[in-house]
Amino acid sequence: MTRKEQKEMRQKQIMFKALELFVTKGYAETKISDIAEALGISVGLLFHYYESKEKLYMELVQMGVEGTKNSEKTTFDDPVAYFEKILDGLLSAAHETPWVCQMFALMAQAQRPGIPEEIRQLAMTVDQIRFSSVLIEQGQKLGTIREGDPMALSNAFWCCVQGLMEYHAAVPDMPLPETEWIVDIIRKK
Amino acid sequence: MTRKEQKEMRQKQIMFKALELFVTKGYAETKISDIAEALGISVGLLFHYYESKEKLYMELVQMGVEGTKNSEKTTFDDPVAYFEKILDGLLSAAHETPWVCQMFALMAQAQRPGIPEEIRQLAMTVDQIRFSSVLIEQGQKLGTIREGDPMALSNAFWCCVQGLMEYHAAVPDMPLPETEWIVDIIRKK
DNA sequence: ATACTCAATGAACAAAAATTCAATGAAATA
DNA sequence: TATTTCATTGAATTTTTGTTCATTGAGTAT
Repeated sequence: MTRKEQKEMRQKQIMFKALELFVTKGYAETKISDIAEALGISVGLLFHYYESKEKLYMELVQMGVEGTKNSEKTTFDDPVAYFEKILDGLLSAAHETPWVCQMFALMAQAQRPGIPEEIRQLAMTVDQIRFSSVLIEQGQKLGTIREGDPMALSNAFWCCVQGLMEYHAAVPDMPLPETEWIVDIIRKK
Repeated sequence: MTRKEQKEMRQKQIMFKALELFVTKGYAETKISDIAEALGISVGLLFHYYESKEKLYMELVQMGVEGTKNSEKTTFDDPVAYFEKILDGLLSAAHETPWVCQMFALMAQAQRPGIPEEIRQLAMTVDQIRFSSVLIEQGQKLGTIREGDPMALSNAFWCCVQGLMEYHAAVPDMPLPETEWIVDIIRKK
C-alpha cells in the first residue's frame, strides 16, 4: 500500500468512526480519546490528520451539506412519492450503509444549541422543513396530502424521521418501520 | 419568606433551568456555569444545593421515573385511545407547561450512550416501547391497529414522538402536529 | 547507500470545566 | 442583644479534555 493510499484510508477510518460516535453519543460527550481508542490509534495521530475536534466535526457536517446538494432533485407527479423515495432510501440504507442514516442524524444534531456557532450555521443551510412545506402545499392541492398547516406537516414528518434515525443510531437492532407507516403522517386517506 | 421556602424555591429554580438546558443542549454540552449564568447565581451556590452535575442530572431522571410510575394506568376499550391520550397530553402541555415535554425528552436522552452508566440504567427502567408492544398486539386483534411487527410499530410511534419533543424543546416556535397525524402511524384505516 | 518524508507514538502542556472552600452578611434563634 | 445558622459569593484547586511537540522507525526517493 502506498503512502497516499494509507493516508486516505486512515482519514476515512477516522471520519466514519467519528461520525458513528458523534451521532450515538453526541458532540461534547464524544472525547477525542474515545475516537482514538475505538480505532486503536494514539490521540496524537488523530491530531496529525485533523487539526482540532471542531474541524473534524465541521468536515463531517460539510460532507453532509455537499451530499444533500449533490443528490438529484428529481421531480415527481405526486409530492408524496418524493417523501416515500427519500424515506425508503434512508430505511433501506440502515443496515448495509449505516453512515447514510448517521449522516442524516448528524445534520439534525449539528443544528442544535450547544454546537459551535459556525458549525450550526453551516448545518442550517440544509433546511428540509422549509423546503418540504412547498411540496406539502402542492400535494394538498392535488388531494394526496392531508389538510393542515404545511409547515406543521413538514415539521411533523421530518421530526419523526429524525427521531427514528437517532434512535436507530443508538440501538441498531431495533426493528425499523415500513416506509408507509411514516408517510401516513402526511398522506390523505 | 422563610429560609425553608427560599431553599425549596431555589432548588426548583435550579431543577427547571437544568431540565431546560439539558434537553436543549444535551448533558455534556451543558456546563454547570451555563445553568448558574442563566439563573444569575454563582456556580458555588449551585454546588451548595447539588453535590455534583451528575447528581443533579440523576435527580431529574429520578423525578421522571417517579412521574411515569405515578401516572394513572387507565385501561381503554381500544388501545388506540391510550396512545391518543398520552400524545394529546404531551402536545397540549407543550406551551403552558413546557417541562412536561422536556421531561419526556430527557428520559429518552438519558438512555443514550455517553450518559453515566448508573443514570442510564435508571432511565431504562421506564421502557415505553416494550410496554406498548403488548397494547399494539391487542389493537391488532381488535382490528384498530395496522398489521406488522408490534415492536417495530411501538418503536416507530415512540421514536416519532421523541423526535417531535426534542425538536420542540430546541425550537419552541415551530408549529406542532395534530395528535391524529402521529397516531395514524399505527392506526388501521 | 544516503538522505528525506511522514505515519505514528507518548509524554508534556494548555485550556476548560468541575469541585472545594474560606469569607461575608442577612435572617433566625436564644 | 448576642449567637448561631446558612444562603451566597468569588477565588483557589483539581480533574478532565484538548492540543502540541520531540522522537522513532519504516517506507520512499535520489
